[in-house]
Amino acid sequence: MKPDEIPAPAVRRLSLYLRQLEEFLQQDKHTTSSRELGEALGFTDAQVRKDFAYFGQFGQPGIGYRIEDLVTRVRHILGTDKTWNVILVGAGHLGSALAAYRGFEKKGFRIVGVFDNDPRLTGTVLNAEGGLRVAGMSDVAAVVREHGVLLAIIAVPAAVAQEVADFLVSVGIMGVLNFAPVSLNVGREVAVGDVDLAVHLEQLSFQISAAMNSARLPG
Amino acid sequence: MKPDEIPAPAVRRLSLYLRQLEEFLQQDKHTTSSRELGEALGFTDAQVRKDFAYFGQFGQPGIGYRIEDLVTRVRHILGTDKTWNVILVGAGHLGSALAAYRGFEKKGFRIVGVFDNDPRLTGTVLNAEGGLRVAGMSDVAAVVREHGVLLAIIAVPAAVAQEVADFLVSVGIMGVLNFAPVSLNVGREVAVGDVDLAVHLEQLSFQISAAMNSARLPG
DNA sequence: TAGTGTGAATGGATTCACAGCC
DNA sequence: GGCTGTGAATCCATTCACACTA
Repeated sequence: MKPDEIPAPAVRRLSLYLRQLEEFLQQDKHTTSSRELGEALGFTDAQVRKDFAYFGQFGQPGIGYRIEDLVTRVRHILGTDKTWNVILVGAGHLGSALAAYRGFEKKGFRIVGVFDNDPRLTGTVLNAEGGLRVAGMSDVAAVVREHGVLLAIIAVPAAVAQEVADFLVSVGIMGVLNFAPVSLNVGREVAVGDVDLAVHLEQLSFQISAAMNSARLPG
Repeated sequence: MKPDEIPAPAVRRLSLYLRQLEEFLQQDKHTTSSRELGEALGFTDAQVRKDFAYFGQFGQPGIGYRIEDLVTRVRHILGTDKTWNVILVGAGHLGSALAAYRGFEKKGFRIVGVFDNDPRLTGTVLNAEGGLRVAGMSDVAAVVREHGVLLAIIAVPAAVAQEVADFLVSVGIMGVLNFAPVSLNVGREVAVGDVDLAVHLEQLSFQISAAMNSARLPG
């Protein structure tokens, strides 16, 4: 099955399966079933099997799935069996936090550059171990070329996010994870993921309001 | 229409509509159409109209939508016409960044407490203006009661996230925004939103890999 | 003319149910 | 008995198309 025919929801769950399988491994589990994996994540067993079926045969009837194999294959599908070099634009509070986050590496992502145009931030060292020194935007193109960077994280104010995105695309970035609360316009060939904290809180606000209303009203 | 019958995707888009409408207002626009709003966000006009239709009549045929009215009504639907008090658990890199983020307030969320059990962090002042001093977990219950807090942000290591979530639910929290890379198990009555940075990057990784493969292969 | 609101039609995704395998 | 893989059936969401309104 061609990758662009696979339902986006299935790809999102694939990441969650991988995370859960890695946790199983840490618990010294080496085999699992669609039911067990689904239950851990809140999905049905049929959903789990169908999702894997998009990519081929993974399990053994009567037995289940061998977790090591499955992890390997899912990483390959997601493309994280190789390490991706990533740049981070914006070294404010959020950018610094992301630069310091120690969880990317083992997932296959390495931050190889942090950039900001604020002269109060350039030159700062953000991540003592990783040795990340904040550089100006003028250095972006060189770093992207040197490290073959295809992925960028945008953690700049909303007002300049589009401009930053345009620039990144112009130097060859193919995927952007955007933390600015704006909807970016980029070409069809560039992948964009959005994380808007306020949007997430609003979803919770809606759900809680709804729950409170239906509790107050006759069922 | 009852809130729990409304498609989750529609509610997610509602947040994006609101964000875009607020931007229109800043640009001194006071009227818009389903086509214009949809184009700004990458949705069809029919989608936009259908989404609003779940909640009643909003626009005027032949004219479009009056943005001020629409903003007011969408905020009411999302429940953010009132301010929500929020607590933040975990004052590490990410927690500090979230505490410092100045975007929540105008969206209707106010962080009224930051908690962490690391003695190196308790007592620290995170947000000079807001005057947020990190407290120990033992103070959570009091703050929740005092401020009528229903929403919490979890920014703690994965290993303790479930434990923290259980505790928060036990003191009355109804919604959790979880930044830890684990799937939380909570009762049906508690709303959970997840933000996993690695998961988002993996989605981009998959898309870029797919694009590169189809470019290499015969179309 | 420009644009909403909405039933009907389409298109996707999830769940069901079972044949086949360990 | 337990479990996968998968066509068929169901369910849900999006898009279409148009009656209606300003």
